[in-house]
Amino acid sequence: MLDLKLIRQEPDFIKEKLATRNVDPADIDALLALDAKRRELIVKSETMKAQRNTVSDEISQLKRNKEDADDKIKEMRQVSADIKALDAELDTLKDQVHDAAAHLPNIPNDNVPVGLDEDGSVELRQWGEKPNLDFEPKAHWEIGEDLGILDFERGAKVSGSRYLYYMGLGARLERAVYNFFLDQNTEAGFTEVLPPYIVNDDSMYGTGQFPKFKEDVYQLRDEDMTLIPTAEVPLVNYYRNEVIPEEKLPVWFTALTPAFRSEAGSAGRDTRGLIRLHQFNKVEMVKFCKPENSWDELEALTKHAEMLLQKLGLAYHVITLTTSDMSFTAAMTHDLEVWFPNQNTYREISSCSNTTDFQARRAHIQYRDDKGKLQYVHALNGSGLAVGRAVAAILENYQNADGSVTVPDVLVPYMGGVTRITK
RNA sequence: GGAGAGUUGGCAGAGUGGUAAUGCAACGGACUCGAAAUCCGUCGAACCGGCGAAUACCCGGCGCGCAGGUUCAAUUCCUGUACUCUCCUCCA
Repeated sequence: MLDLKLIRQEPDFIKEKLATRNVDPADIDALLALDAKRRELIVKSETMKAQRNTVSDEISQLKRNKEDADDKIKEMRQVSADIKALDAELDTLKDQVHDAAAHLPNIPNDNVPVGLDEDGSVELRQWGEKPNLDFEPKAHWEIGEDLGILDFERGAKVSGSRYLYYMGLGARLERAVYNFFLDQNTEAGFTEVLPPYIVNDDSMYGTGQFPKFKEDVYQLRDEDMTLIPTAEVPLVNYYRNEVIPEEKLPVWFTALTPAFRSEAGSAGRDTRGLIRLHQFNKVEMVKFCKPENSWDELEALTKHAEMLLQKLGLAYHVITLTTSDMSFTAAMTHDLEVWFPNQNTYREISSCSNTTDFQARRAHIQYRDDKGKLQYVHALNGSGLAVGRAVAAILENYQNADGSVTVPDVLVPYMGGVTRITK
């Protein structure tokens, strides 16, 4: 949520900034018109309420003195009716203003490359050697099926497309990867959290998934409950409607959870393999900090996610997403993309974002500064990392000519000493 | 799932159809070399609006879990609902 006062005071600045995110400037004008009308009605309504309060006091006095108050009561009967009518109108207007504001994305940071489509992202850095395979690399789903550790057919039978079973050492590898991530994260100072996987509408609104992106998630029938599309939702909402004691900042959380996504609109994309599933595991990182530190925290968050890939020995690069490619809530996003030999390309495995005060304002998460004033915290989130995609990357990058897969050194202890997955 | 009790400031805790007690904590001041104690004062707010450069004053609205209703007037009465606690039931 953007600051309505800022929109009111700097409409041209907001229009210019949000135009880079495909927001029509007319939307801002429409919002401001509604807001002006709303404030006009507020003044009217509150003037009448002040009058009612005054006269009510007088009535109270008269009654106490056993004097006649019928005239005043009759007069107030009308005023109250007027107030009621006006407030009904005002309620509608308030909802409209709120709804319009809630659909506006965050203001991009000045350093974010401007781009109105997916291209134009800027590569920040590269790391690692792409594996030099002297055979035709197989896709991870082929490797997994051949080894009998991934079963997409039965996933489809039991649930549908974009579901699978991990079997045997496949399930073990998934577990090894997320335990490795969680251990690394907690060692770096993140507090491990095991949150709810089903959340209410207020939470979905607080992190910005609602009201705009309802079609992307799974909701429980006839209930205001949603399967989390990312652990970011329960982690950020942990402090919803709270004031975080200043001495606790910065707060660093990490959690392993499944993530549930309907993938509406992505029909035909990544239909095979572990890249795009309706249910996948992800280790998420969330940070709350003071505004002045959030850009440093974003850099540290990104570097930490990179370190995980480095320890796994997977080649990757880091890109800064363009204004229109970033998620709704982000002011800046760095994506980590890991190398996939079979596809001969980089694929996203982590997305690290600074949402500045955007989520904090929606979710009312504040702290008291040294002057005792309440300020919105800045909230950041990043994958550390997507587990399924990490498993896919390992299968492709560590595959051998005979169809077996070497276990990365750091995972061997987590695999019970297994160094190679074979048939 | 059933029955009952509860939800009021940072915390504790009264209350009533007509200005939301009191205590603790906190903050400011007095006293003191300084502190403690004591005394005086401030203290609902993560909300909205007006005036403003202001997240400074001031004014108004709003405010006793949330949403409605009755009323000139609701923290109080009515309805619904969420959550917490206790007991029963059921379960892992």
